[in-house]
Amino acid sequence: MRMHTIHDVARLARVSIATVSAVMNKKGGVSPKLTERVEKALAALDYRPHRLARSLKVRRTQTIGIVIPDLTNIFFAEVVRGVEEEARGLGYAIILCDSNEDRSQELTNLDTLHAWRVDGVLLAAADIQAGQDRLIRRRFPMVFIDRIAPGAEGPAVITDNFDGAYQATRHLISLGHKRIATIVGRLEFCNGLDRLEGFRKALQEAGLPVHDDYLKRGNFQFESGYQRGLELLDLPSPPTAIFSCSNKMTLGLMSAINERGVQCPDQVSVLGFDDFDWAANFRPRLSTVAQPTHLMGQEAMRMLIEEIEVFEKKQAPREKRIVILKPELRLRDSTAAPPKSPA
Amino acid sequence: MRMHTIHDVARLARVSIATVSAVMNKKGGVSPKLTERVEKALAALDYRPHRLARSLKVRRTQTIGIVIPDLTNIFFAEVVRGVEEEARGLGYAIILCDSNEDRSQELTNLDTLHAWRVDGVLLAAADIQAGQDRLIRRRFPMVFIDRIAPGAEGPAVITDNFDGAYQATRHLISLGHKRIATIVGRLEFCNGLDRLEGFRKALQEAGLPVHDDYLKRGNFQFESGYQRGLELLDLPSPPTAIFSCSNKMTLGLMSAINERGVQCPDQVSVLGFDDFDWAANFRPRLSTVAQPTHLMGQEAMRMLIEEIEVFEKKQAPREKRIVILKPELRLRDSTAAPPKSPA
DNA sequence: AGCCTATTTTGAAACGTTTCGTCACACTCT
DNA sequence: AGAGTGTGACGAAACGTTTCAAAATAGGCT
Repeated sequence: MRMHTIHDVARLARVSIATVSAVMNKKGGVSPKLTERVEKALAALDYRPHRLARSLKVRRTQTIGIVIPDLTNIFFAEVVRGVEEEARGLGYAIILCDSNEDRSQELTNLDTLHAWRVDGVLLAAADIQAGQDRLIRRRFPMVFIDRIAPGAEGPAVITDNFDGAYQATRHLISLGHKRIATIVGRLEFCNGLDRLEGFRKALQEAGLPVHDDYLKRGNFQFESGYQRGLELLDLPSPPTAIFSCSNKMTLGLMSAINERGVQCPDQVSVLGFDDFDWAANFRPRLSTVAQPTHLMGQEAMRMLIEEIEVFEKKQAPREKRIVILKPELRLRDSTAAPPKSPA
Repeated sequence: MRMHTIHDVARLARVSIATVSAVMNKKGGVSPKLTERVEKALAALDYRPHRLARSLKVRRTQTIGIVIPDLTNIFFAEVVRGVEEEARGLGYAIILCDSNEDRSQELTNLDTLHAWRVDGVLLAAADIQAGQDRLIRRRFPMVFIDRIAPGAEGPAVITDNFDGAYQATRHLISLGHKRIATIVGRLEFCNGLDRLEGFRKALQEAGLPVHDDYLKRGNFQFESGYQRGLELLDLPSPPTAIFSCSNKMTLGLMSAINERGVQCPDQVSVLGFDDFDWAANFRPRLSTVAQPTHLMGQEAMRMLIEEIEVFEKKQAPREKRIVILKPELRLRDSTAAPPKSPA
């Protein structure tokens, strides 16, 4: 059961392989007579060109790689959806890798992608330094998604994390909360840091202190939300509102709240970064800062295509290489005015 | 900035490319002296072999494709995780495609995968017939995941859907429910059909009638869970328990329940197929039938490897080509005894 | 020393495409 | 009739590997 090659087609159509190639790629300059013969042969053999061979020759795979830290995080899944959709339209295939929030797996993935000579890669970094180094040294077209190192200048598409956190916190303040806590994410990334800064800014503007006990450091994962949440609730003077910086931490926090039997939003308001299906359909329906995930994927893909073209033509890189998307505050039932008497 | 090839390495080490190839692939039969020279050169150039070229020659890509109907469904995301993990261990890369529950996209994806000459594919079908035809005709190593056509014999790994539904329904019955409804999924798949059959069996054994009004047909998606849920709740004599056949439909159902202001589990119990993070952390904490997603991915990958080997050696296919995984009932707060007085 | 064998090393031919330069052919024009 | 000019078809050389058969070297024996 050998697979058919272009030679088989050529033989059947009684032409040269060059001719077959020409009609397949619609190069023109082939007489109608031969064109028809070739097309018949193509169909008769149900011939599919061998992309490996083609790519080897043309030095282009029409494939991009994307590596994300956690496929089971709906945020990234939605981003990937956006990427896929855009890629399909542009005729690109995508290879998806999950780095599992692990530096060495991320590196391995990047190497694999490189070995396959993908045309470019989209990276939501698990370890900011690693990817940066690896790709920049190899001069690979790439764009960062969601997470970049603070102050990094590389091509990237991210959310306006500062603004999202700022809006969220202001809303909490406007509800009358004075004791507002936050569980922040990994601060080595801009999304962790900017969210903290937005939170701080809002508090300062309102003349509210940023109490050390109310500033808990997590790592974006469920467990840290749960633990830090417990700590917060067990404080002698617990906060009346908590701003959680990622969907998984929010979930952990809710779990802690349930466990301690405190009522949300009656005793404590919760506002989380990242929106998701489930957030809107359980009690309490969660208030969130929604990131435009789908759009982020699309924008990133478009940007990567540009990067690839710049790279191939060896042009100078463009100017504006970072796009910042606006998040949206979605208010539901987990935020309310603070309880009258101190809890 | 050209990339280095094996020729560059050979030149630098003053050996032939055959020798370089031999040391890279640890073929043996290369003197220590040359081995060292080659290794130095390899390192000096930071050389990475070109997998396209290699694969073209050896007729093996060490890559498998996986196409799933919906990446944003946590169920599939978890399965993919399992696949990835197993694949990594076995030295396989994976290309992930999302068919978006769409027949033509599924076909396109399958074609792309074929064009890349992946060694095999894992398919969670959006359209059972399409994938079946395409792959079987092309004689491609493949294993189905989660969804197969009823009565299909191809290699596959699935959950024991009948048993899961049976256990779930029996539990509802044991709580004292008499008016039990179900929202089923797409019946052209075994997982849709078997769940219905399990439900039926449990009811029949208990001598309970299967009322037509209580048997709603959905399509696994959110919207159908929501609509059918509304219909159920608006019945003159609504059910006191509902068995929902997929996570997204369960979510839709909960949304309908919230909208109608009925209390769960006080007025209506809910038990859903598929478990997920969120299910355990909102109120009411959902009772579910959990599928072993991770394991499913791992098993599928292992099975595919076997299929690939069988295929390459042109052996006769093995006997037992379908593995059935046991689901697990996870009882939480959304199931309780029926209300005393008819709602 | 000469011959035979065992071990390293290498040249060259694939793998299945694309593409470039050349060739053959049919026209048109002087 | 012969030269010039397109146009359509093709042969062959890549792309970067692996691999096989053949060449080169080293070693052991009479």
